[in-house]
Amino acid sequence: MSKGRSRPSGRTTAVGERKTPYNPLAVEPRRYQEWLEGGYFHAPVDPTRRPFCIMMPLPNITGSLHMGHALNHTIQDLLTRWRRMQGYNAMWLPGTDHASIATHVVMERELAKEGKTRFDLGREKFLEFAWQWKAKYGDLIYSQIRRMGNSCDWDRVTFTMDPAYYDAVIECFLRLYQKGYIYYGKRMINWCPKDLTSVSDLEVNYQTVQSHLWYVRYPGADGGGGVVIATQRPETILADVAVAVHPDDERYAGLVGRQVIVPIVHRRVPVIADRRVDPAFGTGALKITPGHDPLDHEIGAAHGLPVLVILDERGRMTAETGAYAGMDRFEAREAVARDLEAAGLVERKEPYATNVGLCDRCRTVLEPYITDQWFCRMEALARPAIDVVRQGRVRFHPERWTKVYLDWMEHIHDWNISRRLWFGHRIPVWHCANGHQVAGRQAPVRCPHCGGSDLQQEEQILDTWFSSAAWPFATLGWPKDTPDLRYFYPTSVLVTGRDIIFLWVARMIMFGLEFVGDVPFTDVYINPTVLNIQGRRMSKSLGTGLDPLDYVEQGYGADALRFALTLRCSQGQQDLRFGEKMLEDVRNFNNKLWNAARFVRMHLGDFTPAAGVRPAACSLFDRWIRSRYGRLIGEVTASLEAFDFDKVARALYDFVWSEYCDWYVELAKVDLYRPDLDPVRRLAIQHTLWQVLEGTLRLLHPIIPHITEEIWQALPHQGKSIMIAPWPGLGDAEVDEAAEEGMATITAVVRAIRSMRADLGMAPQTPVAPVLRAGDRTRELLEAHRDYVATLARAPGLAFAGGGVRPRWAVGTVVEGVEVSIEVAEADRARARRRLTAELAAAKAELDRTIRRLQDAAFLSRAPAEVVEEDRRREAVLRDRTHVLAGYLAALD
RNA sequence: GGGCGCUUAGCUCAGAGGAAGAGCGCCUCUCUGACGCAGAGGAGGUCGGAGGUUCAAGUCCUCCAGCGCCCACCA
Repeated sequence: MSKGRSRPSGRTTAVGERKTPYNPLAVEPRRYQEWLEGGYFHAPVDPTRRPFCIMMPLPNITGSLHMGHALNHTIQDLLTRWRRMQGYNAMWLPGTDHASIATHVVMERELAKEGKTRFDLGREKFLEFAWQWKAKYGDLIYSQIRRMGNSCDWDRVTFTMDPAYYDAVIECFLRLYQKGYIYYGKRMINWCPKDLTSVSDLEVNYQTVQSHLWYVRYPGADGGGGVVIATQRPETILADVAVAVHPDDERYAGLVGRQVIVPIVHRRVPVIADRRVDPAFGTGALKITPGHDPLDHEIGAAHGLPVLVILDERGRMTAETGAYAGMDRFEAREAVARDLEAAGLVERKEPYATNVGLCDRCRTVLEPYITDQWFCRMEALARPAIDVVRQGRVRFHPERWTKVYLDWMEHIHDWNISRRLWFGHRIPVWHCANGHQVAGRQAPVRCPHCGGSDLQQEEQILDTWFSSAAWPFATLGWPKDTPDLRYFYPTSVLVTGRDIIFLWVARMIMFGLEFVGDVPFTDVYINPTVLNIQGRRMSKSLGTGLDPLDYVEQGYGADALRFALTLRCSQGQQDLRFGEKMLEDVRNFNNKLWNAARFVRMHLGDFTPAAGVRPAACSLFDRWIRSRYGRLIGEVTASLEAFDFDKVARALYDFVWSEYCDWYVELAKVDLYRPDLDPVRRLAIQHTLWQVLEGTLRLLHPIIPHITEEIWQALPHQGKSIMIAPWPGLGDAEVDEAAEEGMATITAVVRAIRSMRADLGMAPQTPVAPVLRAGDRTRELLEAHRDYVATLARAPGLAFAGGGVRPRWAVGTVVEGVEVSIEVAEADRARARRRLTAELAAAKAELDRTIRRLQDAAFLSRAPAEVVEEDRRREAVLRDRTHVLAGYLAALD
């Protein structure tokens, strides 16, 4: 709560309403329920209308949603609601992801509390548990999405393990299998010894850790000194099959082709030459362990070396490692190092910073490990997916992500798609006893290759990203040729985070092109990452995670959270720092809007828009605010089209607060509180107040849907809900340059009077008697609007100077060609002098700068004529101002 | 080792070649009949540093520094 002084309680307004701030909690759930009941979220196929479609990036069912989801969903809802109002048949499809490994990790954490693992339950029981989990967290997620006001099509909600979706995923696999893109075999992959599965290269998190480099001597088999190698992983020495050096390394030229002895196991292994060895690293000699290192694996294969394995799937030393059998890999590392030292084979040990790969999900150090794996060839899939982005058929926003995408796609590796997990889409392949594989929807009776009838389905499931790659079309009924698919595909925009451009965006583009023959979406908007106010990543485990719903229920409401996030969602920054202060700002805005609307309603009486408005009855101010509103429509619409969401929010914020409320409403009061107000004038004011507010609500609605609906329903309006009201168009209000110019003069004069009065130490309500002097046309304008200027400036004695009559002492200034002055009492002469002196100094400095420029021949000859002209005008204005200020100052003495 | 982003008022951020902006915070005033979650008026930036291009540079170019992100098999 702010520390503002508390005001007397129980005050009521003229219409008897209690003066309490807008309370979103009383409005939002009720409005959402009405929208649901109105069926506005559902978008059935309708060939007479243009479709607009967004597929929600499916949240994992691992828990509740975080601030990143709140932002991501807000942007999608913003786009959906905007396009719906524009007349598109807008469909936003919600759903959730079974997220195999992520869900496994959280479920197993739960099981671990009872001292159990998934293996204690067994596949079947574990899957039951998974479905219960899904029911619980799926519902939680959907209720959070609803509470934020999101207008998703709930009739189409999809889960990646729904039967139809499951079948579509299997169909994708089978088609790729048919084309020969899928291959199977023993491969070295990233293995998580805790989760007991492979993970793809993209799911490895590299972290720098302090480690050691051991320099270990491998004695020559011939009794010679042999060679010294450097290693961080002494335990893998037991699986060494060679030592490699660079072929051009003269230090070892004599050794290549001879043998050295692997310490501890006393195995004789060859010294080989290979260009992949970096002679500058360590000693230039590399021990080769094909069973436990990717580079060694490659080198070993090239030289036909055997593969030895000394670690099991849990990262423990195997039974064949003698004294080390059963030790954990880290324990074994120390033990082996100790034994090497005892044997006098460690030449030295130095500290070394190295990158270790951690499991993205459980942070366990990953192990390069050889197991039976399924891979998907990517080259043929990637080629068209590169082309469509190059051709602009898929566009990234901000544009810089295009290069990130292309760089990765151009160097794409084959994709390890199998996971040794249970919750997911089981690979539809059967292995026969003779080692053949048969892919299909059902278990084959016998093996087509050998006729064998002993067939077992593959145990592994597909990578969760394999199933989500089909999201844009599997949700629409594919592989069937459905009306939904024909109508909504390709979808319009994908809104997502940069962390899954490779994992998900790239794969959707590849799958879409491969299976449907067209891009899955035409635009990709990469939203910023939400960080906390210190600029740190939000993370539950670090205790820095923020629950968006906490803030909502604390009283800020969903609209405030949506507006706060939108206001800071710019394309310039890749992160968005979120703090509670931002919610206060926007909550205050909502309250301002609410109260402005209350003012309008108070004065609308029995006004109906049908009465129309006569242009002749419109004041300068009516024309001005309509002109500003007209510009606003253009700006907001253009910014939405350009994905500049912060600009959308800011334009609306500034318009409502700084123009509509601060000026138009205040000016309208001058007339509305006039006892003898002409009914025709009243109608014009009512019409303007209503028209601009009603239209602005429509522009605001995509960002803050609940409050705009609440207000809109209380105003004269057409239609059942603001969410299906038309989007304001450029024809709704005309820009009026003359009105804007006139208004600029009036606001400048009002501000000048307020400023001078404040500088003279007069309270805002103290009446003053300013004297204005201006050229004929401006004077005419000001005289015509003197009541308004006088009221806003609290200057009942406003006068116009005819000749050179000036009070004895006065403070004055010139704004917009108008000389404004206020008489000064003797006691205030010092204050007046201070103000005039400061303003004069500033004006003089600026005048000098301008004169200097105008004396610069290069400037005069090279700058565009209008720039020079502008400077000449400025010079004249400044000369006038300094002259006037100096006059007032001199008179004070 | 490459690539990308950021560095503007105490804080969070707009601005992308022609006179430094917003919100919050701070200081003065104000119990005005929409709103104190408010109104009025202020103070406060040599726009990270150094060069350069230009008549003119937060704004374009080069280099440097700090912070952050991504990619890469260096034992």
